[in-house]
Order: sequence, then C-alpha cells, then structure tokens
Amino acid sequence: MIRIDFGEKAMDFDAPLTVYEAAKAAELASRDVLAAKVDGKAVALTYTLEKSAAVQLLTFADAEGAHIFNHTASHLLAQAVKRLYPQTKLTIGPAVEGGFYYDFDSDIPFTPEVLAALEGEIKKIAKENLRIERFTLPRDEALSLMREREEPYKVQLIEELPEGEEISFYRQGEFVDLCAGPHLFATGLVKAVKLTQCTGAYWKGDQKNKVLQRVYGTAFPTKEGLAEHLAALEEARRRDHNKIGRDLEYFTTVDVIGQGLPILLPKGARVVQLLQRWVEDEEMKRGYLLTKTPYMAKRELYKISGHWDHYLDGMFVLGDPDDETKECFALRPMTCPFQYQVFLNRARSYRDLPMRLGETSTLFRNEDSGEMHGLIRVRQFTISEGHLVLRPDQLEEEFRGCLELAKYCLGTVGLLDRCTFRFSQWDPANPKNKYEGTKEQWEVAQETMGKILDDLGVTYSVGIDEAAFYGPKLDIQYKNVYGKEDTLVTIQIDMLLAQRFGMVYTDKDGEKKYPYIIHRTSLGCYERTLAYLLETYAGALPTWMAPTQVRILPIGEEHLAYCDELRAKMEAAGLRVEVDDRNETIGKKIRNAQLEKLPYMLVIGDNEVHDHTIAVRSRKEGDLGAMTLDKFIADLLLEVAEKRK
RNA sequence: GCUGGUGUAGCACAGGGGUAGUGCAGCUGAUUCGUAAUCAGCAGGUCGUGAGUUCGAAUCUCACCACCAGCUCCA
Repeated sequence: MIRIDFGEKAMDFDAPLTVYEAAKAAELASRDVLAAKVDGKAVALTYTLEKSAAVQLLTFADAEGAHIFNHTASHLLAQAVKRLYPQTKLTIGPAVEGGFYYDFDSDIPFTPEVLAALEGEIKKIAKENLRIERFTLPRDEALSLMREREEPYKVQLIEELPEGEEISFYRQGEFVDLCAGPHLFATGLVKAVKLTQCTGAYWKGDQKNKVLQRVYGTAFPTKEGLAEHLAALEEARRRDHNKIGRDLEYFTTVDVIGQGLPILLPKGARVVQLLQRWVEDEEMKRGYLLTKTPYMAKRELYKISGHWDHYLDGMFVLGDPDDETKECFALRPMTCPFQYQVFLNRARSYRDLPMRLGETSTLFRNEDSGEMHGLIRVRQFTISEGHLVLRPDQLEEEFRGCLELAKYCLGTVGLLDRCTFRFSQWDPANPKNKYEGTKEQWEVAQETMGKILDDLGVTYSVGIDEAAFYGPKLDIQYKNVYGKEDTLVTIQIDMLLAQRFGMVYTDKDGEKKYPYIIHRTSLGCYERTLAYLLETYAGALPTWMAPTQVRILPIGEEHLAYCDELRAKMEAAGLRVEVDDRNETIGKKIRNAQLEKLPYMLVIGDNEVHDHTIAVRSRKEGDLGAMTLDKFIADLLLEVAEKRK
C-alpha cells in the first residue's frame, strides 16, 4: 500500500503506478498538467511511484513547469536540427527565463531562413507526438553510445561527470540526447514554438574555446500563449530606453564620435543635472566631503593601485604604455586612487575617521566594441562615486549607512522595486592575475562582508568570480523590461589598497594603522540610471525630474502676453516652464505635449485671461478644469518637494 | 573581440544596375482655433563611409564605421 498526497487530496494505491495514473485516479489530471514534483524533485508524468510520496502537479503557470516545458522544446529544436542538418554536433540546450536555447557546432549559419525551416520541422515533430522516454546507462555504455552517434561534445560531458553520477538519456523517436531531465512525456504538448534568434556562444563560455551557434527560442503549450508573449515583447520594446530616449530627444549617438559615447541632449542633460545635484545634497547631509579630482594620471599611479596590472585592457592609455623612458598617461577607469590622495594630503588621526569622500565622477573604460548598448553600457560615464576611509570598528555602521543611502536613492527615483542584491565574491580558482591580495585576506574580507549582510538582514544571491580585483562587493542589480540584468549600485569592502597607497592613521594608542575602505555609489551611473528611468516610466518621468514640467498652450496669439506673465511667475517659483507660441491649433499643441509626455499643460484662452485663471491638463488624467495660478504652483511645488512618482 | 542581423531625408517606411519617392517633422503663407493631428506651397538625401566590378552602382563584391540581439567582460 502506498499513499500519494496531492496536497488538496490524498489517495492510497496497492501497486506502484505512474504519476499520471495516480493523478488520473485522483481526478487531478488535466490537459494543463505537464510534469510533477515528487517529494520536491521534478519528474516526468511517466515517473513510477513506488512508495508513498507527496506529489505536486506542475502546469505551465508554475515556474518549474515552464522550465521543464522549455527544456523539452529545446530537445525538439535539437531533433529538428539533426533531421535537417545531420552533420551538426549537439552540445547543451537548457531552459532559460522566458524560453530556451541550444548550442550547436555547425558549419552552416543559422540564418533567419534556416530558423524558419527549423520551426517547420519542430511543428512536424510536435505533430508526430513522439513519446519521450528516459533511460540510464553505465558510463562505458553511455560513452560508446555517444561515440557511435558521433557526438564529441556529449562524450566530453560524460567524461566530466563525477564518478557515481547517474547518466541519463532521453529518447524521442530517432533522437537521443544526454540529459538530466526531466521532460514532458510527449512532443505533442509543445504547441507553439518561435525561434527568436541565432547568436554565437563559446563552448563552456570560454573565449578560448570554439564559437558555437546558439539558437534561442520560446515555446508555449498554446498558440495564444505565444501570441501573448510576443505582444508583451512588443510592449517591452515600446518602453525600451534606446528607442524612446532617442525619440524623445534625451540622447543620441553620432558615428563620427564613436561607440559608447552618447550625447546627452538638453532634456537628458537636465535630468542628469537634477539627479546629480540631489545626490550631492543628500551626501552632504550625510557628512560626505566633496572632492574634484583629475580625469587622468600618470601610469605610475595605476601601478600603485593595481589597475596597471589588473585593468590595463579596460583603460584608455595616452602614449606608449611600454616605453618607460617617456611619460605615459591614462584616463581614469575608477576614482579610487585619485580620491585616496585626499586622505594622503596630511597625516591623519583616528579622529578624522570615518572620512567620507564623495565626487560626481566621470570615468572612462575601454569596453570591447560589442559591449556598448544605448545609455546602459558606455565608454564614458559619470557616477556618484564615494570612498569611506574607516577604522575597522566603524565598518559595519558605515556599510549600513551606504546601503541605506543607496536604497533611499533608488527608492526615491522608483527603481528599487526591480532591484535584487548580489554578494559578489572572488573565485579562488581564478588565475592569479585577476585578483589582488592573498587567500587569507580575501577570506577575511568576504567573511566580514557576509556577516554585515546577515546582520543587516539583506537577502542576496552569491555571484562567484564577480568581485572587484581588490575586494568583494554588494551589487544592487536591476532587471530591465527584457529581463536582462545589470549592476546599478555597488558597495565594496577593500582591505588591500590602503596598504598599497601607504594610507595610515594614528590610532588612540599612538600606533600607525591601515584603515579599511568602502568603495560605493549612491545611485550608480547617471547614464544607466537615466536609461532605467525612461524605461520604468515609459518616458513619462515624474514631475520632480521632468526636464520640462509645464507647457503653456495659448489658444490664440492675443493670449500670449498673459501666458508670458504666467511663465514668469512659475519660473520665479523655481518651476521649469515653456510656452508653445507656435501658430498651431490647440488640439495639435495638446497632442504634441502629450506625445512628449509633459506632466502638465495649461490651456489659456479668453476665459482664463478674463477670469485670471488657468485651465490645467495633466498628461495622466486629462482636463482638470480651471484653477488659480497660485493654487497650481503650490500643488506643483508640493509634488516636486515630495518627489512624487 | 566573437556570432547573427540592420544601415535610403530629423523620424517611420517604399523602391531598387540607367544617378531617388510617400507620410509625419521642418520652413513660408493663409487660418486665430477650447482639450490628442487646419489648409496650401516650399525646401530637404553624394541611399552609413571607402574601394572594386561595370559604359553606368543607392542597387553587385570587398573592407571599414555605426546601430541592434546574444556571447565573453563590467557600473
């Protein structure tokens, strides 16, 4: 007798049976059920239940169900590729968020035409509704099966599997793939597949390895599901900062200036200025000292900091880096070695600490040419840089202060909701030249940081080999509308560089000691922040940061004088206002202002001039009716002061 | 840097071996209008850049540049 607990109900059975049979008996089997979890482990519906277990049935709505579904879709893709291009070698094909991919070693390029043909073949395979069967083999038989099928990458994967690990395969029709699974029970469940693109990807993600062809796709159990997904993608495209940022004239790029060097147009520049002033003021309130340091320095500075050894590829060097007989300069990729000089300006006592240094700092990084992306990844950018020089006993409190400031800034602009935290650590296995310092130093730094994060109750993921070369980081990661993640804010603990720079303070006991340093940003890089703001608000920035807050729309030219009067009063109150004095209809002026996503429009005609009022229109709520200018200004100033979203 | 795609006026798009069109935007004029496009006229492009093939290239070939997606790398 075995007892199967489905959560909502439980049933007893005499003999072993499959999950599907059990679900059917319990009247829980439906078309939507794709797979199951048995005692927490994902399995196919054909999995045989031999003993009592808790079973959770998975549908496409469950993240794990969708994952299994996409994974099976990747096998359909691989099968289609093998049918149409049998000489292709299989590598790996996992499910990813929102879809799947499969990496192939193939001589033919996967052009859009090829992808269309593959989609056709996938449909056929789905129609054939092949059973998907799992089987395991001992290592030697697994190897000979894959050798026989001439799949060298699979052979390598098997060889790398740890001893004693079960080696499982999945078969559907003539197609067999080495795979941990689980999978759906038949190909027919995959009703809608779209192959979205083909790109290059290195075998095992290593640049030294062969470039494989990665085919991305997305799959759904219904055609409607796919249609909805494509519509959502379309919506995401409408919010893309790279599109609306250019359309609404926040920024542009120019071929002759170069890659990764965007121009901030007046609107973009205004928003960045507003953010910078605000962040600088917030930092001043928190005891930061403002610095202004040079954009470049001699090679010798970077030799001390370690950038010359660890970051040379990322720097713009002016002069011949190898000619030691001549001066050689480099643009700064980070502010640290410059700001340290402020501390080094004179002898420091423990009373000087914590010393919080802040700077709106422009940096230059020579990114690889394929890396640039709109305002998100650029070669010159400006960040709210800061370095805190501390006694060890101040580390936790100051770290907390940095985290609170970052959360306050991100929360205020409205980006915090989409952020996650990542504890970025070094990789002890990484080649020596990537990280500075000893194993012991890294362990101390990471342990300290881990303890602080736990004390502060931060929920984080761990990123191995994501650390800076001088220390571990807490990275605040932002996920954009397409689901792609980038770092917005970073807070780093550095126990190494003070020593390299000879930064010491005299402690209470008269001893000279090395301080700890926190590297941190408040809001991250302004270009990237602007990009995410445009995306988050679909171009309709909150009033407090909108480049223009109010546009006055005169109906006829006889109203212009009154409009100018209104503008002067609002400008005197500190608002950003303009008058649309073009010879256009009021409908056209409203339409333009709406399309430009201006927060407020004032429609001014005979009535308003006569009554000494204004007719207010909000971009969100439309016509708000007549009110006095004084009330409007008061309301608006409050909205701005509160930084309302 | 690597893989694939794209590049025609400020923007959205046609066209395509015989030296370029449409709509919007712009300019000029008329119109003076009440909550998302008034009408008319004008002007605007060495078809991303450079080389090659050709009697002739925006169209074919190659190289380069930029943009997009992904890989790798990072804020």
